[in-house]
Amino acid sequence: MEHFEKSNFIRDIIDEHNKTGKFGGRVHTRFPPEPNGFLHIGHAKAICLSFGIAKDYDGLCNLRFDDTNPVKEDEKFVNSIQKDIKWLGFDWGERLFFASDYFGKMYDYAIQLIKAKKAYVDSQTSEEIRKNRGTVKSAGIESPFRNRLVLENLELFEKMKNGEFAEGTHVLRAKIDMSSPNMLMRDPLMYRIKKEKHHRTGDKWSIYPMYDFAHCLEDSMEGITHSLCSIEFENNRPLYDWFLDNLQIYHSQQIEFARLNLNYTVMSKRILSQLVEDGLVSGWDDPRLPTISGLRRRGYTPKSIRDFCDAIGMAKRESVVDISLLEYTIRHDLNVRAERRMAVLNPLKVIIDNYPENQFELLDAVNNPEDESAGKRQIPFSKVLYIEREDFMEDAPKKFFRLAPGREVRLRYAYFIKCESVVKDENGEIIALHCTYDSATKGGKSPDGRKVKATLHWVSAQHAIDAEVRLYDRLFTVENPLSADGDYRDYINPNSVEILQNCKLEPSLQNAKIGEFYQFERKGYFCVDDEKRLIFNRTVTLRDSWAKLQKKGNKK
RNA sequence: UGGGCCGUCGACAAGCGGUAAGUCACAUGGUUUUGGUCCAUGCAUUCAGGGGUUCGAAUCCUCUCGGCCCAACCA
Repeated sequence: MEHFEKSNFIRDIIDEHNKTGKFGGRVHTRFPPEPNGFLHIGHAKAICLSFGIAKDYDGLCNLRFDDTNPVKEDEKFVNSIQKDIKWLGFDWGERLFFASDYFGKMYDYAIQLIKAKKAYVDSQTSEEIRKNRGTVKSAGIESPFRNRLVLENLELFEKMKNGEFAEGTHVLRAKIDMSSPNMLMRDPLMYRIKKEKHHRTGDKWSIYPMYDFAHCLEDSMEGITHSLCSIEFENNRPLYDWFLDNLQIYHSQQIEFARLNLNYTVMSKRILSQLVEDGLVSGWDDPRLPTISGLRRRGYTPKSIRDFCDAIGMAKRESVVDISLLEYTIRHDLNVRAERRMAVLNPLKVIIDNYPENQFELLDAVNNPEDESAGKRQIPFSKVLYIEREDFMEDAPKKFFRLAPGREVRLRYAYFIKCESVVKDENGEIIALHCTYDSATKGGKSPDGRKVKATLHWVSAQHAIDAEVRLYDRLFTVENPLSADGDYRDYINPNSVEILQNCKLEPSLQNAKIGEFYQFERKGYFCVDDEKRLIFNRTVTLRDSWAKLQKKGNKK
């Protein structure tokens, strides 16, 4: 997957620039999150893009916090964001920046525009400003304050800075064109008064720059060549260019790409935080969420997410990526790296009638068939075992290959066993199976060459350890919960997490460490959750052609 | 007075005037002590639709249709 040719319109543009020498062959990108929430996999796309391009072109990528709105921002987010980017495998070196570090220079640039008669202090109310902006189909009306004298503007702006005015009484606006068909060009706001404590600058500022004014300056001051952002900023580009052109300073090029959408989940920060706040999920790192921290807890690896971002490509058209692609990349990564273990999630007792009481033996098991260097381990076998409940059927259909009365199967790395009888309780519930084993089939080989159709995982009852296993599934029952009828909450998958308390694991799992991942053979990939007790989170199931067959049968 | 962007297989996505890559999904075989992995094969005579230019069009022109974004003192 890592060998395919990356080709997309952004790389085309950069190649062209390198050819014409527009930026002197330099490539310098940036990732500019606002520290107001947790990163999600949509951000991972942007991170892989900007850091990836810098890497591939021998360039640099800055991490810059776009912290221009103290009301929404918080230091805890600047920490989690850095952690997540590092975890994803990217490095910004010494180039950690904050928009707030540029507030002084931005203020000077604003004064420069005022002096050039290209900015003015507007003293309309916010309602007036909104009303006079017009609509998408009709022109706006110029503010009565639009032609204030430079000196007056300078004086008012300074007073705004000094905190002499109440919030909402004045703003600084660029003087562009109130009748522009692009709403953003109708004298956009550059500064607003906010008497709010900033997480980095404290009480120093009473005014804060707006995104459009701030962002292009940040890029310019850092010498960014290609400023990559998502498509909804396309309308902002003329304004981005306007500020830089009118200030006559270094001009980065903004290029927009389509943001990531994934089916069966939501990417909106608003909805995500609603889910968290309403307690519909356990927190920002709930393993069902598409946040980086959620995916990490779920057991997704950085490589699988990077591979995913490579696989989805890069374009401008709006699209919805199938979650199965993400599942593919994590399986693909873990298949090679995860050691195999046997774990019985829903135990059913099996008694081997002809196996000696009080005896056990250790059997060799391969740790990873995809990686010989992972070596082998030994697993205890004894008279009483557990197998998976769903691996036995009393009335088995033809296509069911597993255990059934009178049928023989292989216990992985152990013996062939044959089901002799079924034990039920007073409710008719199956509580145990009596089987016999063939001692000649030790290790799972049959010297007489007879075949069995299934190999089951199992665990020795007296040696097994207990653990909780959490089975996660997609968070929503429909592809796009936000566009479905009614409230998106109605579509939360009631089975998005299933907690199993009574799982029986092979003893080697006793010392599994937080964050480790394993393949539970025939069940899926699991990782050790960050808890005091031993808890395994299911990252993803294995592909399951039997389940697929069953589903098909049910539909008919 | 509206403007900007975008329509290529079920889902992504290459393609840049020379005759539709690749990946996921799906299907069918093979290998297999995981119904896993892996391997093989199949899966767009056609690029939203019409018209035009051309020896030749997904690529150029034109019209039509459809989707998304913009009227926060958010980013």
